[in-house]
Amino acid sequence: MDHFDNNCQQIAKLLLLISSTYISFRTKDTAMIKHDLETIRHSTAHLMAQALIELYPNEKIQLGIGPVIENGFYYDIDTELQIGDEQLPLIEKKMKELIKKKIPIERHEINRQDAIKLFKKLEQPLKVELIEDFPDEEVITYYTQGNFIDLCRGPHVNHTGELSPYFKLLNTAGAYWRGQQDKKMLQRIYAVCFDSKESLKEHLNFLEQAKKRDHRKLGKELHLFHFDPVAPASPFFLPKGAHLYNALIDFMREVYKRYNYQEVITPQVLDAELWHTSGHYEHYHENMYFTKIDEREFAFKPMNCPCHMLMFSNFKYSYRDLPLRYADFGRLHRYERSGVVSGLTRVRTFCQDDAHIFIQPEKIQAEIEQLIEMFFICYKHFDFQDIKVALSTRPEKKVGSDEIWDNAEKALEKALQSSGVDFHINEGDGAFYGPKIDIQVADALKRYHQLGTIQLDFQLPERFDLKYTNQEGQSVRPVVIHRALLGSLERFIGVYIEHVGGAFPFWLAPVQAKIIPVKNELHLEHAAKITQQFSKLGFRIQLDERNETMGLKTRETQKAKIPYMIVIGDQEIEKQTLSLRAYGEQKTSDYSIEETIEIFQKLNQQKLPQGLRDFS
RNA sequence: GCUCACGUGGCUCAGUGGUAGAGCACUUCCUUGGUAAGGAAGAGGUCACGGGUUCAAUCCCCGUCGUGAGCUCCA
Repeated sequence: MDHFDNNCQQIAKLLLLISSTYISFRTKDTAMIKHDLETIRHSTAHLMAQALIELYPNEKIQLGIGPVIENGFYYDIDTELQIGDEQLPLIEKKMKELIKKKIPIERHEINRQDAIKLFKKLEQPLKVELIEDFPDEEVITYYTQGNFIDLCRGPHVNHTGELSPYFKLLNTAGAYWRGQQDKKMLQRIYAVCFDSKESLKEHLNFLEQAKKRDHRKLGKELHLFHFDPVAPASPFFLPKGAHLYNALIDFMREVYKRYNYQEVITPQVLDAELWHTSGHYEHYHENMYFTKIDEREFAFKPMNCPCHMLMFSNFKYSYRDLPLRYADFGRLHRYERSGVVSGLTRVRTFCQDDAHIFIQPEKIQAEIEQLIEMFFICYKHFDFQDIKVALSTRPEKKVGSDEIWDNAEKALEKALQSSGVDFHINEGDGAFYGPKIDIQVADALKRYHQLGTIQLDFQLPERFDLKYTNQEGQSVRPVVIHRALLGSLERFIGVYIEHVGGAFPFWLAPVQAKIIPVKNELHLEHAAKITQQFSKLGFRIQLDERNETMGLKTRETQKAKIPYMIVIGDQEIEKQTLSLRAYGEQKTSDYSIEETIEIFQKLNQQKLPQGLRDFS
């Protein structure tokens, strides 16, 4: 211990020397300008730990790790004390007090053995565990601020007065120690931290906006879907939600026509034997629903692939038939563990815009190029402008020869390059059965969501012994490409609701326009005629014939985010016009009925992206 | 699955150890209205479910189910 004390003093002296020669530049508002945000966040994590210990001196608080994350930091701690949302303001207050005290933060170096002794003495077993994993000769650094000591690599600010008061403790949650399921669950406190009042405000505002757009909230408000405990994590689509669902399928069908896909329909419940053949029984058993009937074990399909493999193996195909593209909107069931399900984004029953492409190995690149084109056209159509592409290559555990993988990875990479898209490579992140391309899109709040995926598969063709006859008359194995563009319709609907904030474009909106007569007894008859005229043209139009005020009807139409509101009164009847007000706008415009039809028809044409309308 | 929180009329949410309240929605009546809430009356709840403690539980305790924030998982 004396060796350690000695060491400590020397470092303290040295630090004093350094800090006294350090000229700090301060502006009036920002005390922390000389440090980068990451350092500030990191030091603020320590500050939070110090605040906790000072706030609850009689509690045993064992510190885990407190790293910097996007927008802030967290700290994992182990304590009997239950830290809930009520405690967060108290901790914040304590932290701000400590900032005002300008407590010096000092760096110390120490050898591993002494570090273990020190943190044992401090009764910080989690820290001891961390140090014990360091190599023997490693020089350990720790920091002191007042009576608080924390193991840390640094760097940190010089004293707590340099820290930003623009932080907020957000919430608490459980987290496994060292991220391992078999280890103890610690309490984690999440916080955001910025270097200016404006940035913090902006971020909190962002969180509020995100909350407003939450698809679960909008889904209820706009009568799109609901959930019921009788079917956990399984959405019930109400008429308006079902419209979106079907409209997306219609959309994909139009896309498929232009890219030579053929739609198939396959069974829902299939003999367990099939899932043994496919390998799902061994590897995916935990996530499958089973049922027994006539002493035979069946499973609900969690994926369509095995069905398509059967379909392929039922015929003898020539290379001339390839690529063969089977699309399937079959309903899938996956038993997701209770803690992982959420809204529409992770559910237990869903539908993918799924397709499997059976292809000659040498044709992979061309097919991928076409897929990339199709994906980009479609994502942009839904106004996802920011698209991230990742190529995931072979993992350690894999099937198939290195030669196959080399060719496949090269084909994917070449296809991405020739398509001119930016992409990054996730080394070793591919599925064991083949490399894949994952596509993420940013929504209106710049949050990224994974939608589509393109996966090569060398495994299933093997397991199902798929063959086609090549030009030389030999029987050879095709490669299978799994691909989904929207991903699951449920998830896509969830993401898209948040992207557009529930205000769908005209072509997709469940109700495209609402007709409001000014005075029912004078105008209802005419309004009903107009409604019928538009309905007969296929527009989704609703007549509001309730005896309510215009104010109320206007308010409800706006709240329902219906693209157009059409008011009909004396003036309109006399001039044979319609008063149109677009969603989100204050002003109204008068159009003749014919002009309105033209406007609506034009808007409906946006159903298909330009790139596909002109497709030859 | 794990940790924590939550579950009160269709929706959003108050509330209390002595079996419940508001606003919106709903029904009826009045109002005949020109672009974000006209007025009145009425109906509607085993306070998620099952146990326990108590003279008495919607409230306290335990369990189950569901939901949320995370963690872990994601062929």
